[in-house]
Amino acid sequence: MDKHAAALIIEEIGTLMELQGENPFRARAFYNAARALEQVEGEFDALVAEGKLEQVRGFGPATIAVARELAETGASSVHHELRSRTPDGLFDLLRIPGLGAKRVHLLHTQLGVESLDDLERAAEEDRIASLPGFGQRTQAKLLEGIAYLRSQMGRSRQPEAWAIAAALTEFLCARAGVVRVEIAGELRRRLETVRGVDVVAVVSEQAAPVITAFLEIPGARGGERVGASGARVRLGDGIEARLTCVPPDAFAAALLYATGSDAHVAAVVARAEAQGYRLNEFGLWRGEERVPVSDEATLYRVLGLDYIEPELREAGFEVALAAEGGLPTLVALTDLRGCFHCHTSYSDGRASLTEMAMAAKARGWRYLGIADHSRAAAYAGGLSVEQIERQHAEIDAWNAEHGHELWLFKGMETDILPDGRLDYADEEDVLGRFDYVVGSVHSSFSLSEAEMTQRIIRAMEDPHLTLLGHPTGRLLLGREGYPIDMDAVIDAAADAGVGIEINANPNRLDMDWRHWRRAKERGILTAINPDAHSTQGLGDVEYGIGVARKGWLTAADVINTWPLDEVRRHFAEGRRR
DNA sequence: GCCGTTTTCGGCCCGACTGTTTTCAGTCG
Repeated sequence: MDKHAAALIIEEIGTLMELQGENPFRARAFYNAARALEQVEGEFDALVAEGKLEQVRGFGPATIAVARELAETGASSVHHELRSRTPDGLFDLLRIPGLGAKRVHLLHTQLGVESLDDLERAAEEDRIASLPGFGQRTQAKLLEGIAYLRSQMGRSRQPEAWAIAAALTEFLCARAGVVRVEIAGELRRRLETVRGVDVVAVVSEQAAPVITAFLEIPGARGGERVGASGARVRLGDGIEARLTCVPPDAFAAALLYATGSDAHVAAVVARAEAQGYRLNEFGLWRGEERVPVSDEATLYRVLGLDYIEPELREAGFEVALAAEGGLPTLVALTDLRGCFHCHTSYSDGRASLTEMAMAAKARGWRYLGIADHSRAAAYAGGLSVEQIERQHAEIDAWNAEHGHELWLFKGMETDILPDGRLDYADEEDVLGRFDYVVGSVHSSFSLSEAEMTQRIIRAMEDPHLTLLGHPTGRLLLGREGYPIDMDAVIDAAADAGVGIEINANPNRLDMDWRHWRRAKERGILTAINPDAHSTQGLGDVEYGIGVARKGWLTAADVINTWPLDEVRRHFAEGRRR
């Protein structure tokens, strides 16, 4: 069994225990074991077979028994038994802000609530407010949370969607007659969350056998045909996958249509008409004759347009700009030379400073900014002044020995306190010891929009602040960001010369791409920051690249594409601000 | 359930906030 899959099951045992109202510390033991498993080196089956788990901190007799059963049979009877007496709907309830396992358990046992629908009914019938620990305000907030979850239903975050897309591509490429498979739709446009995965397959002969195979892909359910050449199924956690099969000469038009957006396609169709062509999802036509276009780039070129990257295909006005050669050269993953927001085991990161540095070097990066939590973030092991000094000594030692290969910057993710001061700000010259400072909000989310905006603007007045971290605090599919006047924040950042990060964690993708064109016009710089808590987490920069590209950003707009010397100069100038 | 001992039970990341309470449980980051 795959280590990650095993860890997920062990973790779910913990969640199920909590939902069943068991001792929360017992549940935590399973969470700890799952986390320990993710960190330990080696293949899962070998770890179990060689008895190596016995030495792993966090594993004891009960968790080892589960691991052994998973390795031998691929399933866990403990997990199965808990799962069978826990309604699936309770997992959805956990996603509502303000509801944890205790309260879900109470709602379940006291009111028989087993799903979002049940909860909504109970709240509307005013049955929740009278439960111990609940009240009118909580009841109203739950209804808000349900409405938000409903609005996000059927959507998936990028990692899950890309995993499905990769598996689908591999599966389809192996079918006879399939010559090419491309991901399309919202995923190709790199939207922060997507409603399903769209795939276009070029088939050399009959589409029917490919569609039949698609409908019978392992794990598929609820499959149905769409017209003569398409089908949809549900895969994984219920994410919808849609397939369109086309002959080679229809590929370019079909991919354009399947990629969208509707507004973009409409603008391209209008452009085609203006140029004396007719465009539909089966091809490009002049009169009754098909115009041969082998791929999208050719299709755009025939219409007198520069190639329009999928990320730019949203509102439709990009088509007019493409006609004038007015599109930017978008930043790409290969442009990155480092990043400025990652955590180490000094605070809540899983990897040591050295491990993070080596991982950055292995990615071919030239520098890495370490930004652990500040003291106010006590839950995350925020650093005391003594720990900062120790970390800085370690960074100096690394740079002395390895700085010519990978330079480490001394950074900090400093809490923006409720009144807008930066953590450590009233202590003599603590913030001045860093090369740069990322300021983030981690507490007091329920301020009003005016207060929150003021809080952040005040933080930007502190000359130590280099970058604003995840500016809305949103968690995709989980929690809306706190209310904030982003236009005012952008203006204040521009005035203060503070950059705004693109937090590349796929749960955040914050600041949102929709704000970046305006921010760029105001001259605001960004850094694509993975907010990594592990060595693998550094790879999340890929999702941030998607945001930057959707925001029309070029490499020049993104500080972590700059050469080391330029970054140093930029930080030094910030210091003198 | 696991850990770590002042070695066999008591504590478990920790402080703030919120909405309940009328002194605190639950949630969150």
